[in-house]
Amino acid sequence: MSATQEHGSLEPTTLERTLALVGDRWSILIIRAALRGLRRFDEFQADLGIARPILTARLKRLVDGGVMAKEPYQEHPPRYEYRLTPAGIALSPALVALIRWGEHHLADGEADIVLVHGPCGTQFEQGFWCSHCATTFAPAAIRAATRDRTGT
Amino acid sequence: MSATQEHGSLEPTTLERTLALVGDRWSILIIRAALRGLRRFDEFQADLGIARPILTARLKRLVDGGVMAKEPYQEHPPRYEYRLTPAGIALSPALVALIRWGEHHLADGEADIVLVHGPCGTQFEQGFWCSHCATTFAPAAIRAATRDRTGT
DNA sequence: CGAGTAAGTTCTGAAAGCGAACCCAGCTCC
DNA sequence: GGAGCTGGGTTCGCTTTCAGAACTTACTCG
Repeated sequence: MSATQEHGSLEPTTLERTLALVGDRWSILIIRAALRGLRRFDEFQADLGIARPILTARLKRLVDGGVMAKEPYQEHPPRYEYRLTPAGIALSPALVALIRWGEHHLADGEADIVLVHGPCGTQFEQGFWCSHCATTFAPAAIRAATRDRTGT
Repeated sequence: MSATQEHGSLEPTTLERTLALVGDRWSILIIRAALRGLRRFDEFQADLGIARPILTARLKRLVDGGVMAKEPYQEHPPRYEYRLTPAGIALSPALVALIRWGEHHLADGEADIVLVHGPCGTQFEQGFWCSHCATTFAPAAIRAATRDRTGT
């Protein structure tokens, strides 16, 4: 978070800020673990094999960024748990996209976990939906429209 | 890429490998820049403000990972350009998901770039589509089914 | 009262990131 | 035909981050 928006370029980007929050090797994994139901410090630590100081730092950053919330789950020995906020849960499409990409382009056909539609158990598609055209479409049909300037 | 899958846990995960490839602050930005049309070393460097050695390393990793391809675009002074492979382009849903998340949860309503459906110019939805149920659904309906073991 | 558990912090050393400067090949201009 | 520019890097030294192990604190349990 030092000097990434000072290079005379067009973007103080939202994406950059997003990546500053979750764009490291652990944050995404922590979020996935949280989606899988993990809540407590030691659970994350044991499951991910992350170094404790790093976990502390990541959880704090995620909490500060509004992705997770730290809540006491008991008081007598004060203990806290970390849960995803709605904003954190809203990251799942990104998670899913990354997982699915890995399944397709990195896995050897033996993906560890496959994502399925809960109700029916079928593997699903991830797509873009245009409510105006009432159609789904592929990434190729996406255009980046700049709001305040013309970007390429 | 040292010892991340040795922690007795359930996953030598595809996601981890995906993140090892693109899970840093720059790779995703490089890919976005490439999607925006940038091709050459100096273009990436100037646009992103990334340190040159890091850019060299990232491009190499992306090329090794099959996300980008290095191709000569002229010979007399040998010059190369970096282009996304189909696998790289296939990362766009993930990019899009991250960008959109940032727009919703970080931006102050003044997102730098908004993504729209090319043909009609409308901002679109990103969703999950179950071809079995012929329906779209929210992240909450996603379940992770393990192929070879019971997860959680 | 000693062991155990949960959630961290502190300490140390290794690795990665960074900016600035340098390098080299070929071209271009004077 | 040499001086300097351009593209694509590499080298250097410094700073930040990561990683692992040990220590701490506060409470519970036997």
